[in-house]
Amino acid sequence: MPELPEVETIRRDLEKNLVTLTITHIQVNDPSALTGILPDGGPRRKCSSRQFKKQVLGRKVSRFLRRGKYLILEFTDQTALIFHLRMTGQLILDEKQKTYNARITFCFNNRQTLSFYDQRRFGEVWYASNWKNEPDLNRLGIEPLNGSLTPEFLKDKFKNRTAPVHSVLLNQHLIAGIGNIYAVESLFQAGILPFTPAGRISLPRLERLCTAIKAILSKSVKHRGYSMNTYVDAFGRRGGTQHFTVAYGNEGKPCAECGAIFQKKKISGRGVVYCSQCQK
DNA sequence: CGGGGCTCCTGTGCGC
DNA sequence: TGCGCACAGGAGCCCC
Repeated sequence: MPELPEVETIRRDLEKNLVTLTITHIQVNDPSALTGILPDGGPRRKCSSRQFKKQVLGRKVSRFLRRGKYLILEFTDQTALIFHLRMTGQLILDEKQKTYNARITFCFNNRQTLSFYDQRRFGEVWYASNWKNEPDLNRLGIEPLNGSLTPEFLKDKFKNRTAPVHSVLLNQHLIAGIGNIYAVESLFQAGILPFTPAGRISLPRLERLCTAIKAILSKSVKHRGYSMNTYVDAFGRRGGTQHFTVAYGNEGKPCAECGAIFQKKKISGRGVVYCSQCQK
């Protein structure tokens, strides 16, 4: 579900509502959502409900941050909860009307609740004693909206890569936060065929790609995210991005630019929509 | 190392 | 109506 604009929308909603509050109770309905880090920094493994509660109860929220598609709920002692929503995760305040159970619900000292719903159960949350040292976060590439995304950066990172540019845009270790929807839209807007080997794209075309990525992500943040399927914001409301995307989800329909029919093909297992007239 | 396939899950929509 | 399969916003892991 959530890519950068969706996660950023949730972050903003939660920051406005939960900063300064203290976690007073935690209901764990699905312990498989809980992961943790081994003391030696080894790979994350499952964490027990008992240990998770012991680590988190009583802590006071200082900030909400986002890095790529990760959401960081920072406490006043610099420890943190780190969420990844994967495909269908939702974080919703004071939700009482869901048709399926929350995996985890956090209760705060003003009686507000934050529930983690996740139909496909790919999402996860873990406690970090120092989030700035989290390997998963430190491995991430640049933030596309903070000024570091430039044509020269792409030229350097794409150098010698033979994989389709669509796959490379999804690599979170290069640019953090782009998912299938925004990769499809950016490549359409930039006029680049998604199959093009990343290393063979000229600098002027990378410039168009940069501009497109930034424009689309910013516009989507402004419209509070893409809500075709399960995505909703922290209040359970749908976003509006789906009303202006022009390629994603439009396979079989005519391209508004040239009238050709949008095609759809698999690239590394992902469904990629493109216009064979507008994208070269 | 880079790239592609498989895997973790559940729900929906389609063709037969 | 029912069944089986393909597919859905992600990303770590494994093998070549």
